[in-house]
Amino acid sequence: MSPAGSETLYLVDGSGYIFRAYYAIRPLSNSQGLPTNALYGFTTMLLKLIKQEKPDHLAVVFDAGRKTFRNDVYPDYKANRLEPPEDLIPQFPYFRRIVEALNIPCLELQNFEADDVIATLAHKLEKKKLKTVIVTGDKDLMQLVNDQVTLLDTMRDRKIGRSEVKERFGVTPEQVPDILGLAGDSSDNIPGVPGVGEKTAMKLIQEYGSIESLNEHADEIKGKLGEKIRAHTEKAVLFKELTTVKDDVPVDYDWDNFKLADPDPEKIRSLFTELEFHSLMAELAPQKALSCEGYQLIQTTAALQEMMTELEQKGAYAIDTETSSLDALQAELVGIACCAEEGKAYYVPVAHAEQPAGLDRKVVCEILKPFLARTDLPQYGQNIKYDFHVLNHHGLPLGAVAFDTMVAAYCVNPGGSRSLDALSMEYLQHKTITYKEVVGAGKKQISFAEVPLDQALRYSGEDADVTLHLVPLLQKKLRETKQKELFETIEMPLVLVLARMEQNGVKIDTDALQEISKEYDQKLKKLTKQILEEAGEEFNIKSTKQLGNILFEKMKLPVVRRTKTGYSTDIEVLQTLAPDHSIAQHLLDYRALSKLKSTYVDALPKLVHPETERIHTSFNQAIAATGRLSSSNPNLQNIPIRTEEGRRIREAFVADAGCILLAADYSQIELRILAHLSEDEQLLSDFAADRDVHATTAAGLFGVEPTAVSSEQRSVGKTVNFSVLYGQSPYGLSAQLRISVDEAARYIANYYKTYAGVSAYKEKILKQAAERGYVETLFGRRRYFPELESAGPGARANIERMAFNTVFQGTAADIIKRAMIVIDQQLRDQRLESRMTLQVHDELIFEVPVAEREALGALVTQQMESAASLKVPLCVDIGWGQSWAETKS
DNA sequence: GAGCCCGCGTAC
DNA sequence: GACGTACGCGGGCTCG
Repeated sequence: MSPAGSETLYLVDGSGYIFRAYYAIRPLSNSQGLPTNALYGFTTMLLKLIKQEKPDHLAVVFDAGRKTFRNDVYPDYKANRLEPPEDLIPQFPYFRRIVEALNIPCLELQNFEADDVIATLAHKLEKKKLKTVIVTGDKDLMQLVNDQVTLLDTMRDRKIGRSEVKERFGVTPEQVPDILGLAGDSSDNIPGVPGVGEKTAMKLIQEYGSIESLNEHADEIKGKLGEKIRAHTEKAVLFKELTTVKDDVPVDYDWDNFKLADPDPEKIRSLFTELEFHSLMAELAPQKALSCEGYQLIQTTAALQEMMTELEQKGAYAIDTETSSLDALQAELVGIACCAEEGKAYYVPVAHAEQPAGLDRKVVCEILKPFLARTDLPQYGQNIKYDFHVLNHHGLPLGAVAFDTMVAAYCVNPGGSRSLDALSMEYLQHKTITYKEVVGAGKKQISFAEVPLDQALRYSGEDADVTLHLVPLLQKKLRETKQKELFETIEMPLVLVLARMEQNGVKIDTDALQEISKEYDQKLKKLTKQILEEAGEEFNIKSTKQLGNILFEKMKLPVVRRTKTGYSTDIEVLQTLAPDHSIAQHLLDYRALSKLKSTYVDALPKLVHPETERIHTSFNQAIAATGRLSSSNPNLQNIPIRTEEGRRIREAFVADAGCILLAADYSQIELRILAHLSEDEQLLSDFAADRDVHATTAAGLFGVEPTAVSSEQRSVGKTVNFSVLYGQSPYGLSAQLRISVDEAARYIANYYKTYAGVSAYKEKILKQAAERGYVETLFGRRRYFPELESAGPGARANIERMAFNTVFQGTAADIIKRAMIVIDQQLRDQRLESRMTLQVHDELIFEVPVAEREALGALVTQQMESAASLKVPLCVDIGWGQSWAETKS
């Protein structure tokens, strides 16, 4: 037995809802640039309906396609309908998914409108004495109203029954099509009878009852009105037919199916995560708390043994270390968490303040060492390179690093976030305990060793647990996004290659840097004095704000350019001012020296590792959106080279005793990739013949013979070549070359004329980017640009530059990564003592024992050149030296 | 005082 | 403002 109220079906006119939602909600979009306002409005409207009306049975009906049987009868039917607004179109595919995620039945029928489906269902239910509430704002449907069927206009919060129809049209619901047929319905492009509006139609139908009967009595009507009616008798009947909804279309229904159920949490999560409907998600699909009840604190060696047995049985485990420092190579191991079964994490304290009496640190390491070194038990981690370093440093090498969730998430989408917290939210809908919550912040912050063991277990166990949960989900996502191969053949193998490079480190001549520092100090003092004298007052030269005031207000120098917040005082501005104002030249000199001093000369010695006496950078594998690596603490990928002073800093990067440095860099790798991908004939043949490409470009630009290109012209050719890879505009190029915008535009046009293949290729890439929402490198790495679709012209050009450039930057990154993996493997296989130490995007640096010099030169060149087989050769230049500077001479 | 943004400048 | 990808310095602002 069902309660009386449950015998009502609410039928929502979905298409009507969509448009009302679109216009009711201001423009919104998610971070990917997908407009979401109509989706948000649609969802909240549905939820509000459910909350307020508490329907027991509910379904949403959509129109299917644009053409229906009515168009066969009357081609102009709804022909006045405009294309939907541009920012509504990309939202269409999601409405159905929302309805499905809410677990509401969704109906549509090809060739029929939603109205017909609604009418048919209402009609069928009527016969079963069941009630229908039609949720719509459309007056057409008023014709369906009867004792069992009412309309609900949620926007105006109005219920419409017989009396309301009478009020509106002065007729019975059944006569509504007669009114609409006569008066017309502009929204459906039905003209009606000319000269007859709603008022007249009401009068006529009240008098004659229907269009048919009106036609029979048409002769009785006088004047113009009578003429018009007589002239349009047939049309009026047709229009009535068009506005009459069909209540006998072939639609099945299953009453029980309409019973309102709870939303599907999985679908809600994945959909609302994508749409970024966070508050709605919290409401509909509350977080799944990962329970820490099954976590176990290891306090005895016996328990430790049991843990290992358990991990072994499960065959793979996630691992997470807790330490005293963010610096992996200096961090002290405090504890280790492992997890091989979801919900069942272990925490092994290693060096806690309240270290369990039964668990001696040394013994723990002895027991764990052979276990962690096993090559048959895959190990998972979040940024596992860090754990690898920490454990290695404590004599605990990891033997089977198999999956890094951070690296996997980076492959899935280099634009997304990759912190464990974020991944946990995204994939598990679980908010993790934050590190801060455990150790505190600011002055109150404690070392992890001070954290009480129960809290350490909860925090660290959770990280291992979350990591384990993530692995299969990320594996699935890698497959779905076709990144599995990239992940398995490039990114995962690279993790430990980078770890070894970091561990190798580079040797620095700190004495030399100290000398330079002293020298710069002197020079800076002198320059400071001069500048302050010229300024006529004391101020902080390093403050752009104060400097701007001095230069442009006190000294009244011409303002060249402004920044968002004030006067620009950058190099270009100062160079512009330098010829006429000595202070500008002094500032240029000051800037150059203080930059070198603060960023390199003084900073580098501070980062020398106390034990190894070398500098160990961090190579970040999951930062750059193009697939490049980045380097930090310190950044060794931006050590100066272009100026003479800068080169002195490279002199301080030296080889260890008995060794020599090898620098191997790809020659023009991005241009060669451009040649390969675009298959531009000119570029292909230039590289095939090993011609100087910048010179040939210059020859094309200036219309001279390649042999007659001057060095200035070649330099312009080089700049233009780079500008093409970066998608530079004539404005940018003109600024860089200090030429007019017109001239720059001519260069660019000239370039694309000469290299027609490049031009065509660029178009192809941008078209693909727009269609697919992403670009791909030669090895399938993706970068998404979903906002390309909806961007305005300015933003669009910006995104297009990123998209185009990503193909080359990313492919070059893929190639050098492949080379690194193979070279690292060979160095180890061949038991060579040479060490790979640095990567600078297109360059690899090795520290080579003198005895291995010949072998290594050949090995590195060979492997780098064969890391990809392109339609043009890959060429590597190598240089040797006692210092990094020397390798370039 | 910590944390963040800005302007700037270094690399490829 | 106008060139893609990074990192990091010093100044200076906000917030507690």
